[in-house]
Amino acid sequence: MEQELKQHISAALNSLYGITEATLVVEPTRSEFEGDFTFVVFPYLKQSKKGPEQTANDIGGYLQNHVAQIASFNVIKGFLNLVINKQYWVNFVAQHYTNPNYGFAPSKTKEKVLVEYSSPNTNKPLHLGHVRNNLLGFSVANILKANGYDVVMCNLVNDRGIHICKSMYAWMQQGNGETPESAGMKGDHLVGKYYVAFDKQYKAEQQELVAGGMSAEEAEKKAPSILAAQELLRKWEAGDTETVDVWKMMNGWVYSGFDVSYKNLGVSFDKFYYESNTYLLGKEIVQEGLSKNVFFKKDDGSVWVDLTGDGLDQKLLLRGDGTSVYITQDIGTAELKYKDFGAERSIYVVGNEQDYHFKVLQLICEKLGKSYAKGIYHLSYGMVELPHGKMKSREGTVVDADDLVAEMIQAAEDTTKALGKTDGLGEVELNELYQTIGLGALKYFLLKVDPRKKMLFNPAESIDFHGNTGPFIQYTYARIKSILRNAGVTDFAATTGVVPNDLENKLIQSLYQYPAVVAEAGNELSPGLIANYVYDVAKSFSHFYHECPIIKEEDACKRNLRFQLCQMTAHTIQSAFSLLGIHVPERM
RNA sequence: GGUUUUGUAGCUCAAUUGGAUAGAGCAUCUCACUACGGAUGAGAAGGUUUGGGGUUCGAAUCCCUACAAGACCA
Repeated sequence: MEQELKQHISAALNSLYGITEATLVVEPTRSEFEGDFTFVVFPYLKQSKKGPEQTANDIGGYLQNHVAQIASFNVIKGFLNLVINKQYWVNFVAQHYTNPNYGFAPSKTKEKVLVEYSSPNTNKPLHLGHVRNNLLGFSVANILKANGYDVVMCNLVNDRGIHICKSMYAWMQQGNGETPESAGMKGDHLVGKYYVAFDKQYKAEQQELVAGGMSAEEAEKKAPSILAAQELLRKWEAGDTETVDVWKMMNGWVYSGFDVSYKNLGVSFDKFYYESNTYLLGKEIVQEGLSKNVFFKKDDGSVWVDLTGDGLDQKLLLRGDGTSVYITQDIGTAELKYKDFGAERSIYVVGNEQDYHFKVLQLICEKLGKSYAKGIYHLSYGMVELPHGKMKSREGTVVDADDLVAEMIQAAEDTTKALGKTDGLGEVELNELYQTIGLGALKYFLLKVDPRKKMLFNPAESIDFHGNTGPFIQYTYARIKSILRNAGVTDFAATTGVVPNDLENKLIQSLYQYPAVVAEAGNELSPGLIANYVYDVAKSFSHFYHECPIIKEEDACKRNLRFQLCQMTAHTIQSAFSLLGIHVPERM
């Protein structure tokens, strides 16, 4: 409808004032005014040579004469509010209320997009920050799919480096052969335990050395355990069998732990990459760049790229001893991904602490003449903060992902039991329901915030189930399903001659926005837009539902319109929530 | 120190990308139904959009500046 209106407004401007303007803005009318769409005429006053009211009235008059769907218009200052024929909206609902793909773009382009997310280190379990990352990545991938893209979800596991060697060293020293089975612990938590143990010992050694007269800086470098971990890393790079075996075993524990966490969160991947497989390729590419003089070598043998011309500084690519750094691996991974999938666009869901890193990565790929360089996009999200600031493992303020999910599910169970509306559901169904609600609350809470912004999570206050929350929207869905069950009718197609009332109209307007919101969320890569939108739909429905009888409505055609609205609202909630990775319950 | 991001009600977040009287939820205080599901709805109160300048018909949004917080780079 907006497109048609724009064409006619464009014609009106041309016909009335001789204006040729390509980019018009038509927006939904704000709810406190009468009308469906609003056109702002202020920008055209100079050319129309008339006041705002007069100009708006001229255009409104023209439109009313030329566009059949326009029932009337009103003008407030420079705002032209257009009222669309009610029949148009009734037809709109009738056309779409059974359409399962309403809101989604057809898979037109076959344009491939890679979404890399999660990308954990293998030395400790997932925490709240990873949860935001995982939910964001999964949701963005779904939103892109809904916009017709061919999406590949991948996970780059940082499985090599000093961090895992720290856990390995501590386990070799103190572990006595402990395994996840013998400890009765998830593998990722067990490895995390040794990472903490390493840090504790390392700190103690440093203190001792400092007490013995060494400087803090030197102690940090010379403590026995850090030297041992570095030795392990060298052995690993050299392919030492014993070291590699421990590495494989401990990473294996971590992966089986991650699998459970991912399953609990409901996220998945099409392809895993491992840095242990890509860092060598990265080194090769750096050599290649060196031979092309894109990079340069310093006297100590280290390889650098000069980015001073791009407003950055010089950046290390390979150390003097030939070992790789973070960016070396990322260069390799980017190349490998492109070889595997040939996607021109690659989205990295990574925290905003890496902004600088990704600028550098993109510039390097450009300088190497890689075609995929311009398609590298860092979806930079803000940190999740606790009331006392950032999470710090040393201070024990890390919110563990598995614990968090379990607590949410428990809270959902407690609340559900207190309300006592689930008679007749079996144990399996109940457990599924608690999971649906608990995860719904958590996911909605984390996804409704604009990804770019940092956000605050207060464990003490926990996550609410009232108001602007996942469970409120799930509740709206469950109510609708209940109504449709109770109604017992399957055919409610006939809505001839019905004129929607204000509340119905508002709900219809809200539903009408869905395709535009999906498209915008795809452009902006922002699940938050979907979340805030679907809350608006649920609120419009609740308002409508509170005032308008549905099953009890006596006029069959009016009743049918309301059934259609129920159906379409339920579907839209279910659809929008699926983009957020949230399930909806039939009862709750 | 350099670069960069952010700053909106007591708290957590919005604001259709420069549009109308800056909106929601939580918390506080009222009110509504023997119900098609109260995990609800209606209302009150709460704002100099960090401060100060500028740009224009119009600014939370763009520019400058000060302050504050975070991140990254030595």
